[in-house]
Amino acid sequence: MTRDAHEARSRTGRRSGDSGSKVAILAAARLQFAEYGYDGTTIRGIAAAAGVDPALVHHFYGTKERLFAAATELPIVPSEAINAALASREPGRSLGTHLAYSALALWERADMRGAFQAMLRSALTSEQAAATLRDFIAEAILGPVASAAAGADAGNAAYRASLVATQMLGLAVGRYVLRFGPVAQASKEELAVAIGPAIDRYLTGDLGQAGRGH
Amino acid sequence: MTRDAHEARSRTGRRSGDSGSKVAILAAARLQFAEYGYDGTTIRGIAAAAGVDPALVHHFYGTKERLFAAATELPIVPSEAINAALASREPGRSLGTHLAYSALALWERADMRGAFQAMLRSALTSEQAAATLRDFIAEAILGPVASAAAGADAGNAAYRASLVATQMLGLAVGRYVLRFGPVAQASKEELAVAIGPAIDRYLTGDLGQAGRGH
DNA sequence: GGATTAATTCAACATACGTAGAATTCACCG
DNA sequence: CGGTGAATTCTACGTATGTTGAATTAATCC
Repeated sequence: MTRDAHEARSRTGRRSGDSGSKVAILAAARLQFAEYGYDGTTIRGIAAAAGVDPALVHHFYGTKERLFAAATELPIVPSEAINAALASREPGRSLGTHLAYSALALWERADMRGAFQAMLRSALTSEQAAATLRDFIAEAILGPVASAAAGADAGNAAYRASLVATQMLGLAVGRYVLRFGPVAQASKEELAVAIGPAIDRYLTGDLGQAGRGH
Repeated sequence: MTRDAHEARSRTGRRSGDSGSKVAILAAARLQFAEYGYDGTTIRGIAAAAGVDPALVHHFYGTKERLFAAATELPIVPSEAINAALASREPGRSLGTHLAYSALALWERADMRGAFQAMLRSALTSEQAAATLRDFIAEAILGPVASAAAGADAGNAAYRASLVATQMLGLAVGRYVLRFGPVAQASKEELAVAIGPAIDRYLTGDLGQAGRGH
């Protein structure tokens, strides 16, 4: 009927070729969850960033929670990565320093950074995300700790691990979330040698005479 | 007109006596900001907890941002508290240990805990709150660091301070926000002696040969 | 090439939120 | 004891959110 313009350009319907929308949505979700946390991220915002209708997000990923789960799914198995890292330690470098460096390197891998930051930022508002982070930390840190402190102070392994976790966590929050100056700008190597010894002490050192020995 | 029940109980209007609503609202706000962060907290939720109409919250505190500012206003001046803490150090106790203990004690003061946790949890979703936290940390930590490392390594004061901040921050997040086991249950004294030496090292120790001297 | 399936958008619903304005009741000052 | 101001609630507006269902178009299979 030549209504309006003579080329009606149907807006709806499937597009020609491979649009890559599903991947684009997941990428946008990673970015936004990392930047704004779970609550601060909106499906509409993700859809807009991916150049797509909000309903399509639903079509692919169902609910927002499932999208979050997909976005924070790590491309590696933490314990394997840690073990691989431990195996590659150069002689002359302490365990703590190596651990700190490996963690920093891991966090900055392009395919990890988004998922990791999303998890970190969301853990602080969503109890569900917090539980996931707790498990992740337990898996990632308790292993090395147990192997390092085995025999020496096995009864305190969990305590030692949690101390290591505070330092690593503080580093991550300070560097990536709060981004305060020097720590955000320093190189991985610089931070590793600065923090490593503290971690070594948590792993195997003397934790004070407060009488926590079993 | 004896419509319905014979006692119409005007719901609106001022109540008799001192209701304490204003204080109740602020207390509820502190609790909820601490528990859910800025975005996760709703004015309606605060009003419900305070047993009050949402509009009353507005009447007293204006906008949500102003309520947040009121709720996170610390009852002390950080730098003064730190200075007071520094002055009370017993001989035989390291600066780092004393600092860690003082911070823990400060965080657990009833009148601080709410405001502090609200700030901490909100800083991770709201950039505005993050900026406030950065300033707070700078004020609270840079002072002691500067005085401790004065002369010895003055050029690196900011770097050293930020390292201290990562450890303190990680401790706070692990203990109060994520609440993972051992660190959440340990006593202040226990944590102080465990973490103190690490902080001492950040303050005045050797940070590695990565060549950051000016 | 017709039927089926997947991709895509539109329009809409049901909630929830922050906020504003008007109305009502009490306290207090003269 | 009359009037001014503060406290309190009700109703409502505008907007944003997660989610759903129907409609439309392209790809794919037989």
